[in-house]
Amino acid sequence: MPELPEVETIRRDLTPLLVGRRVARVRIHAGGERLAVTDPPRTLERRLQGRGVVAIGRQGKYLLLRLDDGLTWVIHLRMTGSIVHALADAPPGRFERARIDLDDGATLRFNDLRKFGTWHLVEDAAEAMPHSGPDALSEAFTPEWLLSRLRGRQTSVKAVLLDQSVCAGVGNIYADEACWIASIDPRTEASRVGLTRAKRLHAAVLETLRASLADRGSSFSDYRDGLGAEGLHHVRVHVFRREGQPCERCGAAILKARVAGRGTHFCPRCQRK
DNA sequence: ACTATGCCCTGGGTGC
DNA sequence: TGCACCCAGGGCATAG
Repeated sequence: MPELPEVETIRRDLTPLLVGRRVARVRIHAGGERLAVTDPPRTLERRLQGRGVVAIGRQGKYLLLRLDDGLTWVIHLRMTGSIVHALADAPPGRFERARIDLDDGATLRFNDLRKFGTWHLVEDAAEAMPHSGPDALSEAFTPEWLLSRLRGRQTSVKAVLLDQSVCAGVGNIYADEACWIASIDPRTEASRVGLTRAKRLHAAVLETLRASLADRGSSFSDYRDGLGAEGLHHVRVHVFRREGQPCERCGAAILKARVAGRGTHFCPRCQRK
């Protein structure tokens, strides 16, 4: 599940390998057609051919490839996608859905077991991510902003954290981790969180994202960085997929429940409502 | 306007 | 061993 730290790691890996390079050819394989959102696959391949990559940006979980014709190639990996830089003769993986040949002879392989990943080619990146709010690591994501989005909501704190219009880039792993760091029960009704706890939750979101980024992300299943390697952070999480194991803070067994439609992990003793 | 649910997709795990 | 079933979940559409 590539979330903010994973997508940012990929962005940093690919930037020196891609910026200044040109796309020689793109092939979307049979079975991978759903990737192409803004155009039919053959059209998208043709529109990308010959384009130079000027910069790589990121907004939440979206990767933004700025092209030399002013367009942006917006890539979302969803749950099982990866983009791996590889030699031209490297054999395709079982789940390779598309291949990008670069003008220096290297390639990018787009792998995606579940085929949920998307490519948009747009004038303005916002067209491809109309519901995205401030990136969780941007200056626009403040305790006051978070409080304003918690206030008056009848839903859970977990649901608010997963809302990409609130803090873009946070997904299921880091929502659970942030709640544990802040000692807040993820089932807590959002409107019950005041300024004190909103500040704590805000700091916890930054803390978990930065810690994972320092470890090049978490590889619970399919995540790979821009060179095909796993992240290191999944062994350092506090609660995610640790049900039944003792809480590092109080020793109680970590519980798993369904919150906001997602598997949610928390300590029933020291995370308070 | 807000909230909840189902859909997309496929491999891996579980239970019989 | 084999098979049916369920689960994982980001973002969106739809229903209530």
